[in-house]
Amino acid sequence: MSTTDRSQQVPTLADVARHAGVSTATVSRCLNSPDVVVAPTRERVMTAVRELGYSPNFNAQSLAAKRTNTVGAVIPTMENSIFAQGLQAFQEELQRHGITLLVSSSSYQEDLEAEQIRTLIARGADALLLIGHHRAQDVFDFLDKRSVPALVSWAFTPDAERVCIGFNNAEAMRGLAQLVIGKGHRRIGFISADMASNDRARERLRGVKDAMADAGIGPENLTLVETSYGFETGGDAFRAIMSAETPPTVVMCGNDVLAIGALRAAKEMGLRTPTDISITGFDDIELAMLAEPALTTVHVPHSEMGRRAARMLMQMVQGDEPVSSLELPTDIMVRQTLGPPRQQD
Amino acid sequence: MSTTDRSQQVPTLADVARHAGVSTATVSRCLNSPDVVVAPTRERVMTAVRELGYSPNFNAQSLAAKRTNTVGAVIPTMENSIFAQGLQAFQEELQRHGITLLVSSSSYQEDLEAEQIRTLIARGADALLLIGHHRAQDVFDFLDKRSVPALVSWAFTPDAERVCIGFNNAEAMRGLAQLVIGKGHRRIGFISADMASNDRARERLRGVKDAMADAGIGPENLTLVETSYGFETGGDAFRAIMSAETPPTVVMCGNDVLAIGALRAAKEMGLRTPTDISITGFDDIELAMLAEPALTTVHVPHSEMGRRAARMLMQMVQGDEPVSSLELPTDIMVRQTLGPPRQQD
DNA sequence: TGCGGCAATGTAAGCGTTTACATTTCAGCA
DNA sequence: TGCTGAAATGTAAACGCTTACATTGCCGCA
Repeated sequence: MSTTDRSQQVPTLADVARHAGVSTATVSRCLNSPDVVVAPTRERVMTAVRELGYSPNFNAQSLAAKRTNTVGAVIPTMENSIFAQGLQAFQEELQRHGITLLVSSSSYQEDLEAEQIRTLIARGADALLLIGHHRAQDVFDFLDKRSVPALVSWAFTPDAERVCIGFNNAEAMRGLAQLVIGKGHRRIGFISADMASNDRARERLRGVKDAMADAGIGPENLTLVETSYGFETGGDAFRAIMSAETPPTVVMCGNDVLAIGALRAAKEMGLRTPTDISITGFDDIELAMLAEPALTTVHVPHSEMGRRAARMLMQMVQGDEPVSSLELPTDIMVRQTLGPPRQQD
Repeated sequence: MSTTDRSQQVPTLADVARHAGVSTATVSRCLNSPDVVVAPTRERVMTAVRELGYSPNFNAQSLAAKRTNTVGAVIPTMENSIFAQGLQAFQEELQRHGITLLVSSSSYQEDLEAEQIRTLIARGADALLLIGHHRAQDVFDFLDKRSVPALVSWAFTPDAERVCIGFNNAEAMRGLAQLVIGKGHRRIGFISADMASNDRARERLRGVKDAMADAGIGPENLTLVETSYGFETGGDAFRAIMSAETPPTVVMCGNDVLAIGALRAAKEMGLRTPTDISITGFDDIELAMLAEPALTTVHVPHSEMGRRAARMLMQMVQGDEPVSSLELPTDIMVRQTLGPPRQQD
């Protein structure tokens, strides 16, 4: 370490400038647009940077440049591998471009989400990644007023007002339901996650209903249970559905966690899957493949979605050209929990 | 949706001051130490704040006040529910105190981690949450030089230089190994995660070795395979271990993911667990209980750890009194994958 | 030789806060 | 009534950067 009492101080741009015998502007330029500075100067500056162990102060940078190189994400929960995986890819892609990610989780609570969005904006997030469409209008108004680009993810809806990225939850589930119906099932149980503030859950249910309608199966053949997220709750819901006088021959679930819970409950009830009862999921979490029997479900490209979302958001911040929504394909993973109904009705 | 219009300016402190007919200093005081401003003035100011929808610019605040109300965390990966769950609790606790969390993940790469630590510091993190002890010395030096408090988590080592929170990985695994040995096992296989830059993995292995030594079992009875994190790799490692001429009667794994992989491989090989082979894990991820048979493993209090870590870190930032390391207890979850060895040697 | 023009660098004005320090006000007291 | 000093508020200097604009120096061409 060099001289004087400032040895404990964090070096600033001015220190580097002094050290290299140039102005602060030149140092700044070396760091931000190196090509505009002639080579010898640049080298002198970079040496000084190295010698002092300088690294720029982000807050000052953001304040001066009026952009923060920060994007925020509000996700329902980190505990859930569904979001974690996508978020990981999202973060990696951002990082590759020198952008940091601010994360908060709303625990699936709408008002908490609104609050966190505001916090993120106050912190200067250049843009926001949001999960799903459902959100109070004034939150969107706020974003517009501040002209902060926001990308709705994990959901693609063809006619959405907001630019979004994801898959068509309704269509994906509809595809699976068609397969289910194709196997001969006519009485269908459906375990859904809470739908109140969750448009993805609503859409998935709609997919099933659509498929049933297409096949001419009346809505009275659908047994619906709505429950909160979890293995336990999925199991409970399954038991509730199966306790009916004429239980369905298949139980479709709004997500894999519920489905695994159902699968487990089935086993405990002595029902063989898929001989006695068919069960399906949605998301294709790692566990789906590992379950026994392996779960038939809808595969969602989480990492791909995270990566793409990052790129779209960066484009939106750039603001050069309008960014349009992107639909990602889903696949039906045919595994072992879906079979024909036990006996013919 | 990328309108960069200036008509929608974000209100600043000065705007509020003008609106309320006071100086910026008074507004600032109203917001930060209300008691020093006389009531009528304060009310006038607060009204103005509300009317304009003012919220302070975080970057300016940090720059001026030299503190950011931000802490950073660098975790190996978000995809892994082990960290996700702890991180969730960590974030919730911080949020409760008005502190935001900056997350990045290093993908288990040491140099990437170092880089991210630097970035977080540049962003002005008041403190850092780190996972595990292993880290290049110059990273710690850097932190010290900047006098940024850092808390090592997910690992408690009695004589550690750094303040840390977590459990004693070696002791926990040793306890499990004692149980294993108590069942009569003498030939032990161990599947470890990469140990090069992972002190937790190294400690866990040490726990097994210690227990063996205590029981007078020579190290030649330990078959060790080191592999990267994943179900697949766990399965492969298991196959490798079991292909030996005299395979072990139990395979202990450094974490649950490896263990589940092993369990699956065992099934594929036609080995019954625990009749033909015993398998154990570490972490007690949700999947451990769901596996079939349910995995015997070490339970770690993730959420508790996250919450406590947040509190400790805030104390460290405060700097009033020295903070001392905290050891959290672990439990052995006795489930169904551990039994006595198949037959006597 | 002189001059236009361009490339390289410097100067200094912000960015939106916080906070020492200065100023004003006013109650209390001799 | 005039002082004193504490309480309330104002003034303005940081904080560490970016960037518009000014300056300098140099090359090439007529």
